Amino acid sequence: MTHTLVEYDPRTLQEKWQRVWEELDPFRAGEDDDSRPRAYMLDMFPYPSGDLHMGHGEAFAIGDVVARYWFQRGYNVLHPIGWDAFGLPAENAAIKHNAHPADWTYANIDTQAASFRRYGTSFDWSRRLHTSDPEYYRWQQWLFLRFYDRGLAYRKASPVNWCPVDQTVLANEQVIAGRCERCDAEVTKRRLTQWFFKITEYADRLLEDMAQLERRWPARVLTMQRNWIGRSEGASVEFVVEAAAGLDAVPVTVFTTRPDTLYGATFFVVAADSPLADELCAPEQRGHFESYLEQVRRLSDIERESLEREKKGVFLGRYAINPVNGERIPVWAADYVLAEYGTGAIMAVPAHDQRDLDFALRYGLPVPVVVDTGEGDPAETGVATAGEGVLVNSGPINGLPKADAIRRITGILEEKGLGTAAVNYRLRDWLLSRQRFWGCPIPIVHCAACGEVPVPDEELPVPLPDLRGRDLVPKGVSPLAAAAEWVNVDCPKCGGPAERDTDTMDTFVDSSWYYLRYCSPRYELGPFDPEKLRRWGPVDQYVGGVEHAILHLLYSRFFTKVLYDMGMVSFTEPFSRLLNQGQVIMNGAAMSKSRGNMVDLGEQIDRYGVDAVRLTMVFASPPEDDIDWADVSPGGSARFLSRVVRLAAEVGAASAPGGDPAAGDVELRKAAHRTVDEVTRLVEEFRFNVAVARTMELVNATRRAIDTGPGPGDPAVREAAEVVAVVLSLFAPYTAEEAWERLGHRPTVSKAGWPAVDPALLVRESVTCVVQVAGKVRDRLEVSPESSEDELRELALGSAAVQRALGDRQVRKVVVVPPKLVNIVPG
RNA sequence: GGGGCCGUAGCCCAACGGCAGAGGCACACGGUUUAGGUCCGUGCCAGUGUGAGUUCGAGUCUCACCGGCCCCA
Repeated sequence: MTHTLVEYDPRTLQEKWQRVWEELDPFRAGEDDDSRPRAYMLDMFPYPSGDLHMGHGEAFAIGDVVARYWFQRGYNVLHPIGWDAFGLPAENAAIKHNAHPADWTYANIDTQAASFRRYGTSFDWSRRLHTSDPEYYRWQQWLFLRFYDRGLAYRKASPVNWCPVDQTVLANEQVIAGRCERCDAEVTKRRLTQWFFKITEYADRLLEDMAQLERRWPARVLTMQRNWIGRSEGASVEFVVEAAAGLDAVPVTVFTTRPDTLYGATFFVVAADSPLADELCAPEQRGHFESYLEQVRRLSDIERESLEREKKGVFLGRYAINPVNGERIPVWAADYVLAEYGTGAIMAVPAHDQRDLDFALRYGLPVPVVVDTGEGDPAETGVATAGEGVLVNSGPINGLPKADAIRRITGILEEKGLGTAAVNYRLRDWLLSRQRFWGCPIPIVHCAACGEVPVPDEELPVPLPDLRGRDLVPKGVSPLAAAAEWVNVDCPKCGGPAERDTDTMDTFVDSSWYYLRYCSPRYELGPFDPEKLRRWGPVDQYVGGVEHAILHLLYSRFFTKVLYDMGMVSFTEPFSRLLNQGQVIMNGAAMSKSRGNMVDLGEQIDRYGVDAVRLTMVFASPPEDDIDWADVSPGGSARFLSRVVRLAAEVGAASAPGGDPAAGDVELRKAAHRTVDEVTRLVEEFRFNVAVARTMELVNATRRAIDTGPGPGDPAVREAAEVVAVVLSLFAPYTAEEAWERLGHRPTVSKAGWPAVDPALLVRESVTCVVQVAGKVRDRLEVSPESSEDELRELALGSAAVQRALGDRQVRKVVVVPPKLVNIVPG
């Protein structure tokens, strides 16, 4: 046999075809004169932490299938790559090795870029960008200033998570059970003046525009975003805290979703760490309050909001007046109300809110019922009743059901000027300052005379100073503050002495607009060329992990809307479609060094070859499911690919391109055309695992045709082999290229074009009709696909097997589904 | 506590409400081969987590329960 003549050596193939692809550069996006329809495929760009890992392997294999399919379908495809290159790990590495964060970052980027090239991803390398390049962050600073101009970037004092060991603020996600995720120190709260983006101003549009994404984004991502934004309707109500012992009366507005329960408010709670608590505290309670506050600062928000934890608080020695009935209710400071949520103060209605009830029972506060829901008394059961019911003990709204009561009481509050209908959001403004070095500097100068002064556009970028090693050790303020030469500047406005803002931006800012920059990555007149963006935007297909379901995707949507309002982009949603791939796990658990179950992508590639690894990634399961690497078989994929090359070699040796397939074996032709038809649909539905299975079937059928059918020289065999090569170019580009060459074609198979389907070859001349009696299969008939209902009924009733099964029973009903099925229902 | 997703052979996964099996892994056997971690072929195994319901017909639709995962509390 000839098969021993073909050695499948992935390493040789990879080296051979990488050189050819470098030469041909087949995936460069077309220029302005390109008349093909355009398509924009984007993978979430990687963070350069060492080399690519298994997760990258899966995500980029999936994205590449989509991009390569579009190439084959004749689209002008934009499929760029870049790096999310700022971030803390580089800074830590720089401190450890007494180096510059850029050293570590760009070395890793080079490593990953080389790995991507080996992985055969169909990128347009000419558009590569790194967010840490001054050419990139220059325009980020420019965008920041436009946000600033519009009042969407502002500074305010706010309590933030503070790690006393690392001496820096932490994002909420970096606080695990009250401890720093990196050094395990207990995280405290600190009040700092920080920069924010006013994303809350866009809360409603972020919600409303999700209508555009329905059925195009995974439903769970949309749900998560809705929950995160957390819109709730209710009322703002003004309570007045009475004057006391040398302290003035203070009006305090609270938000409530249940204004109908106002008559049931028996105490008033302010967040312990809010300035309001400090302001309200009566002198005689000061000592208790301060020691309590110290405890509260140790808790994370997640712990504070938890229902399970016992709620604690301290009386502030003041009373608030309930505006609807004039009752005096005590004011407490507590930890279960968050300073940043709403106004940081609530009216507590213990009978109808579980958290308020827990608190009331702990401190012996009254629990009057104002909504009769027919359930037990919360004061006795310990269970708050939040459901539907009729109002009681509530003056003018007595007897009304909940919804009517809410409307009525809101109207009364508005008439009397005590409150108003209001909407509240769980979403908070985006805290973007970081006391870190390796990020985009905030282009603001602080002048004693002029205050905040934006750096003039023509002076951008504000570059990072050259700090390295020990300069970067955390000291409680941004490392930039120690760079005196950099910090001290003349005020752009008055020319007097001034200082640069020393914080850098959250790296989520970097990733909020990179997809726009790809359209014109070298543009020097703005963040992007509006003409190019009009041509390419928005992203047609975005691929990445579900871990970015909220933050990155929400921030990017926010940026797009702001830029839309500025007239800079013409669309309001950046990513028309989203696919979340699953994770690659090992033995049922996420890979981690501590578990010792890491699988290295490079090692897998060394052992099985790029194509076998890529094929395994897409064949293992539907893209959104996790892949347990212990369950799959890259070795099996490699064997399949070697069979493909051998098949192509045999066919290439027996015939040359350009024959007439119509002269070939018709059964194989039908199989090939059916395969293309099905694979087309499957790829468009992201059902890559099934598409690969169909391709395997065709390979098997072609093998049989060679060995026991019309032989390798048959034109249908060639046609099938060519279909296999083109289809496989989506999944296993090296093998496909080699097969294409062995079939006698010039490179590159990636531009061969998607095979056309001949509809005549999809028609079957006979189909199997299943005949059931009472739902059980009793006979099978070979019939024409055009058989009529009557014909099939006659045929079925005439079947000997059917008659046997029927016995002497009468036929009550015959269900016919032409041409596949007849079900005879006996009486 | 609320919401959502998922349970099909030893394993990963297919199956417009219509014959439960496409593909692969593993295993066994036969053939090819000097050899086999090659190739070709054959075989093997579940009645779809459990229990009801709708239907001529349910893996698929409905409800409850069990188990697992995710999000929000």
